[in-house]
Amino acid sequence: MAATMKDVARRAGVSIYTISKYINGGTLKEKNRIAVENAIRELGYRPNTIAQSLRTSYSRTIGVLVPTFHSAYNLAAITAIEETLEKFGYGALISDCGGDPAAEEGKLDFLLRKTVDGIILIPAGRTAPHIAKAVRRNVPVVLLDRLPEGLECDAVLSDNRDAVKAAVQSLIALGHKNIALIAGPEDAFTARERLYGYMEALRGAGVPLVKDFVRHTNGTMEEGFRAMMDLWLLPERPSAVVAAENELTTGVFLAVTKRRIFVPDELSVVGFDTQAVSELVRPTLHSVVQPVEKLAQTAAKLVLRRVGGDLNGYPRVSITPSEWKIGESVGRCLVVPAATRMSGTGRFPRV
Amino acid sequence: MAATMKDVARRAGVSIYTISKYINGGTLKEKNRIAVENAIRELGYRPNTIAQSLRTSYSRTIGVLVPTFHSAYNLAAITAIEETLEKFGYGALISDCGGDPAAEEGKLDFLLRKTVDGIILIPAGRTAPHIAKAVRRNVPVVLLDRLPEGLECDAVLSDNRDAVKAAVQSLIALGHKNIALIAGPEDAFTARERLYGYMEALRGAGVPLVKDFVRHTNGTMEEGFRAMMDLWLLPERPSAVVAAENELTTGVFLAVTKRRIFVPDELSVVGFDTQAVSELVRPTLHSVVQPVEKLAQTAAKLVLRRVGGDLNGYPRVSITPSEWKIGESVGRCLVVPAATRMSGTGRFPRV
DNA sequence: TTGAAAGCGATACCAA
DNA sequence: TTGGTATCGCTTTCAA
Repeated sequence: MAATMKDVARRAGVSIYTISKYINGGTLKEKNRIAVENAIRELGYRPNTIAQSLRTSYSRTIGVLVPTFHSAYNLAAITAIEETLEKFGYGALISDCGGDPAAEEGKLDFLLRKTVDGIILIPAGRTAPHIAKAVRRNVPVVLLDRLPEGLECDAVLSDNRDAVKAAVQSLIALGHKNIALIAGPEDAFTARERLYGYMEALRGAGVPLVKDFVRHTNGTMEEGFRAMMDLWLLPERPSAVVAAENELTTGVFLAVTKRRIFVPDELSVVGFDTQAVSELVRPTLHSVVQPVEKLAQTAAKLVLRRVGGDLNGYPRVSITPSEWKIGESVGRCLVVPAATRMSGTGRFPRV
Repeated sequence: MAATMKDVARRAGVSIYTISKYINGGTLKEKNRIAVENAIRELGYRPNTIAQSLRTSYSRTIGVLVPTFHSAYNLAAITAIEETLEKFGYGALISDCGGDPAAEEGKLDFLLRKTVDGIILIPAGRTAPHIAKAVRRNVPVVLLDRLPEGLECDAVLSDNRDAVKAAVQSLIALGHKNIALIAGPEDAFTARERLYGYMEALRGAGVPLVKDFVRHTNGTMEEGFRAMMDLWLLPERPSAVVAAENELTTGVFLAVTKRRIFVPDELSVVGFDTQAVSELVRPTLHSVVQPVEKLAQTAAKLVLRRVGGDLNGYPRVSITPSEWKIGESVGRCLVVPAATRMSGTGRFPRV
């Protein structure tokens, strides 16, 4: 078995208190320090974190729970969170729940029973009573990216609504009227926010909302592909499309390639969070880029503050503006909408 | 604070032994059982896993450590491992090390000190003394996908070498001679194995190895893209290419699209692990598919067996054959190699 | 500066 | 079937 403090103490000829003190950075008498260091080295001693945690009820570990690993956004968030935590001497326990709120509850429980000191969570569902329960248990919880309804909790969000609103407004300014939105799951906070941004922009410009132009998907590449393929089969095609999620954007790109759609002449494309791909494809992708790293760092620092007992400004909801990756996939509208054609003066026969 | 066993015992009017017994599935006298159940419910009692672990030195948790989350292969593995472990009442602590063996050592340590019962590990480096150390500490370690040099350890691998060998052989059978390989990092076990498979196939068919046709990359989409772009600039172009990793395949696809290369007429493409994309692109991708889920399950079950004390067949190295996703991206070689042209009979003037 | 000892929240043995 | 209690490995108070 592994050596314990007692073994080290015996070997060094001191009491276990002395070992503990050394481990925790206290100063010992020179002679004792040497003896302790030797004993530790010789026995290959390492403190047992479980015992430490039990004693201090403090694990220097933060639980990180995301709906799925199959998302570049979540992965970037995880990486940034880990990095930030590490800087402060904390570790991360990472978990996913397959997008299922029930599984999320189970995993949350698993993490809490591992006595993490706090939790950073990208919530899966529209509501989240189990998160409220955790909050009531006084475990510091910081939500990232999404805010379930009726939950009073620290949260770090980006301005989904405004980002999409701005994207659609700029398309309208370029003369587009037939603007499609390929949206994520209706249950997801971000997807709803983005949908609202889309609707607000249209309403603001007096452009009627065409039901067929809004596609709800589960956010995967496959469904993004399918949605774009379907949009192109509409009797009246969109002249612009906003793919409101990373994977959806890839799906749209694949569909555009397959259908040989000319971008941006036939179709303007605005993507989401397509850092890696956007410069490799031709034309380069115009897209909304959420500053995930920034958000993740904010969340990590906030949860550490809460763990440290600083409840300043609770519940703090921070909203970070999105950025833009300028690309060539967006252009002036060159397509005359069928509606215009049909409402012509009548001087020319309709084809 | 949260309720402890003692609280429950007091409330139920029994000893803590009785509570412990109940928690661990023992049978109590009807009357006591009711009392205990009530007390537990009323206090919202949940056993403290830390204390359990300290006492039993047993956490029902397996550490899972991968080089990076930014890989569909690793993610699929993680998901399958989690699922399998869950079936057996185990949880997973998941971690990545950014492909850095030094960081891997740190994370391994972190996991071990969280007293995981065992570890499933996709090793990052070419050698791994720190893993050997863990093995010597009698912590069950099962390697997945890769086997560092000189490490005696349970491992679950796929037949990288044979898979690529078969791929290249079939390309040769279709008349290809100029076959390029876009390989992963030279340090990676799988990348080396695949390179060997490529070389064996060429040697077996008497096809000379052209140095320019072998591209070493870091395995990212960007480098796959770059490598394919470069290959197409060679004075003598390949007529077929094997992209020996998932992300590399995506990169190749992007390059092929950008350069407007006709697949398979101008270039046959064999990909790797491209489950999701391969059917969406046109032409559909021909690719080697490693049965990740199967491998991951095998690894999970093996580590649980080891945790259970069953050392049967140690060290067990299992090798699972790859599968194929048949696609349209591979065809007969239609390109006459320059070498042949130049060694023509001389009856026609060379252009 | 250091030692002795209590206790964190569980498990499990020995008696009863 | 149940209670009392030693114990897991550590932190930390109280005395020395």
